Amino acid sequence: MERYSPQQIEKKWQQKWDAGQVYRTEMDEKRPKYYALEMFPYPSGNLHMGHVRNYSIGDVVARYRTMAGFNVLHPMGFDSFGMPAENAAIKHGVKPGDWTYANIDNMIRQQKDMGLSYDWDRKVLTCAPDYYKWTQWLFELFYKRGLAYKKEASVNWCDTCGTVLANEQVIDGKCWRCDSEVHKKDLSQWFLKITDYADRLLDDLDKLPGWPERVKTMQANWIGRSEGLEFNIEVPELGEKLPVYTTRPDTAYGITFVALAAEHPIIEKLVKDNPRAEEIKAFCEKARNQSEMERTSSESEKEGIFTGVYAVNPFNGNKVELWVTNYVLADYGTGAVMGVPSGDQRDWMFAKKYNLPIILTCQPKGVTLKLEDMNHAYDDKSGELVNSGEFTGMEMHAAMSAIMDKAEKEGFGQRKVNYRLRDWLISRQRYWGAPIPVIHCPHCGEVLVPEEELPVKLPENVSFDAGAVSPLAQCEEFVNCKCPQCGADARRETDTMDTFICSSWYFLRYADPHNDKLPFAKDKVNYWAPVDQYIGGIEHAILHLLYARFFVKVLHDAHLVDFDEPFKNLLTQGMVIKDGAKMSKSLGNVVSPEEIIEKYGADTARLFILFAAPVDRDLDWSEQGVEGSFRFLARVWRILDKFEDVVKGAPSAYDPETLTKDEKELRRVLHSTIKKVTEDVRDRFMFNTAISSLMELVNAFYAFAGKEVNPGLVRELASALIRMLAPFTPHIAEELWHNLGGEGSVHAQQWPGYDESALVQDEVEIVLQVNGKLRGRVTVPAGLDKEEMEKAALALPKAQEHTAGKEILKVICVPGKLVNIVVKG
RNA sequence: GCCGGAGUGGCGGAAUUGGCAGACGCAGCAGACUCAAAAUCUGCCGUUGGCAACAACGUAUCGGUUCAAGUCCGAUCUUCGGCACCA
Repeated sequence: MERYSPQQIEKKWQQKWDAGQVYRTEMDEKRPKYYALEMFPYPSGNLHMGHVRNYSIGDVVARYRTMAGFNVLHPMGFDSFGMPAENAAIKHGVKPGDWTYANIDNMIRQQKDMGLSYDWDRKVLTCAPDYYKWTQWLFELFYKRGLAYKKEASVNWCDTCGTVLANEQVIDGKCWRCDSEVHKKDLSQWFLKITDYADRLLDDLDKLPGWPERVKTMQANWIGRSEGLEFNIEVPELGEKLPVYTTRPDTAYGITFVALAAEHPIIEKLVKDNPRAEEIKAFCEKARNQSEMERTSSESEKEGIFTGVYAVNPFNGNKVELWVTNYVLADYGTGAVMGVPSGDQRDWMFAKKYNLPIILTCQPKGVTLKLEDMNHAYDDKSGELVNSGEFTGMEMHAAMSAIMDKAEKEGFGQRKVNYRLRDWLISRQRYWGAPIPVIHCPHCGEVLVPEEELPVKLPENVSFDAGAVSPLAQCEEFVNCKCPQCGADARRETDTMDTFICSSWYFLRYADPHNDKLPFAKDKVNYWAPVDQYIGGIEHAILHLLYARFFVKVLHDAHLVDFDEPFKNLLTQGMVIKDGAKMSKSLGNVVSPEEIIEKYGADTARLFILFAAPVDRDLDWSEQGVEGSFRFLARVWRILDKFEDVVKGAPSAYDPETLTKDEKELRRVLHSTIKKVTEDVRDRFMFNTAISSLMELVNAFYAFAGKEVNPGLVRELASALIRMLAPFTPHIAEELWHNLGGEGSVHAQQWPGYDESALVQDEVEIVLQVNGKLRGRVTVPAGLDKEEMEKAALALPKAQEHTAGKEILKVICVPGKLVNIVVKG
């Protein structure tokens, strides 16, 4: 053999695998299925190291499962609608589609260079008409089920992107994509009713033991369920009942004012015949114009204006002032809040600023609080009630439910659950997305495009030089159409769908990617899905992963799929960083996968990225570390080269009983390595330690270099080593497999099993401790009982030395591990 | 503020159920090979003291439980991420 030269072997095998369609997958009811999936990329044009890491992990999982006997689905596609294609069109005058498809071609080439085991026949492109046809079909399904609606709302608008955004896409008041400030705009927009599924999306997180805790916590926080009481406060002057929501009904006797959001509809009524009307209107105007950042920061100053109108606390009949404020949110709860300064810090600050009265309703048990000594609200969730009528003296939790009972019994309130989660705004005023399949008819109103007319295709000749208006809205031949119901001249909806819709169901399409009758056939989707192992970045913890769960639940309810969670197990990989920072063009610390593969080969790139850190932690890129990984592969190559003739001439079986002591030990290392690698890959996703134990095995093998070894053992070792390397470094494994006379592809081989009896050691080293401190070691026959162990340990000179003249209190024996002598004095 | 991670040599990291802290790799040092270098192979490699045997110390800090703690408990600090005027 020549020396290890990846450039010569990798291309060769990639072509053979491609030609032999090695990774084609078909349904097979006889074998257990396994669906391994990496989050599909946006076709930016080039793979970055984050992709390389993602796909390397996924490829190990898929290849390991294949070897372990599963029928594995391992597909790849592209999330290929979205802004960058349109920006390229505006900037360089290329068509978004041309730009996108060219990028996809390049990225597929790079993915093939990595030697990934995808079934390319199942490739899914969300921008292809035969895909977005079904995205539109699913929109219509949602619409028919009452889960898609258009409404006028105050929405998030990004000027730079020229479109609205979902709440999930606003990060710290800024656009998730371009980082520019987001502001509110009143527009008529399409929403999906994800709030209908809030409870199930929250509760079913418990059905996902295979998800990282932090992702589940993030989703739970985002959904933000809270339980409380909604009750009516009378406003006698207006003859109105004003509903308010609280999670602290136990403090209801401490209401000293009522606060309204500046957008609250009752304000219109309030300002009629109100001497302060102009002032109030001006205040509301000012509050509404505050940026999202200012309004939602807990630091910003709480301001308000008294309306001159009073409200009545239904619990005790107290007459309290009604204020308009800048700190009550219009779209949470009822947009009106009871003000209890003694029990809520915000209300406290507000009351102090405007000199509103404060009534104490709760204090710690056995303590008497005095308002004049307090400098903040008492908002601990424990204590006893005071000044609370019939509830005075009651423990607060008991009081909470008693007070809610009272409100329900007397009919002015009821228990209520509220969510932080809002409906999903899916309209985008952009061109490069799936058109929303709706026609607006002057007579019939909103009409769905008939199913047989789908897809509503994107027109080709549109202009992108426009300002704020969507390119689709300017395309007359797209906009003008006939009403499918009455035939009248009508206008087509020009909004496209959020690309997160396209990615909310792509993993189901892989099960049946060429279906032209349905998004997917039921038997196929139920055979392959749900995804057994999903792998991707933590940045999708809320966005994509929440939306996809929502979609699957709706599809479940529509009887299109039998399962109601899309991803059984989730693995969130860490970032690839360099010099302590995320790789970015502006920092100039980007390492190009293409260059690394060219220089060291794909196997080295994959091995390093899997070895350098546990999968869920950030990984520091190190060129020297890459060198080390390359060295390891070259080392494997050389040792197998040395033993090539031995392996080829070896019998297929041998009797382990005939091995020498050293050979037996080598066999034990081999089998314990198989056990360790199997468990690390299958159960723990600890690829770094799996690889380190393969390195140890190779080190142990090197101790026999140049020596006479049982050929059967060498053959066993070489075969298992190559098969264990196959998921990590598929090319070198395939080459070595063939060099040593292996039949067929190494990737079609069975994963090596281990022999429990080979793991048993004749002798074990046990540790001697005195008072827990390590004092010596002794090698003893395996399987000694406690007394024998104790005897062997006590006989050691070290034991004598450290216990001399001291009283032995007791001796602890851990079989096969250690003896601890406890002494006094 | 609330919620969730993380903190171990010069560096990346290991220690899976409370049982030898630092596996494996990188960097470093030394030896072999070589005219020489590279490559390769072999050995050393937490800190302090000691020629050494060895001893003391050591997993962010302080305290606790235990024969035994990186691991469990309590408090604190640092750091990363999420949510945050959600009533």
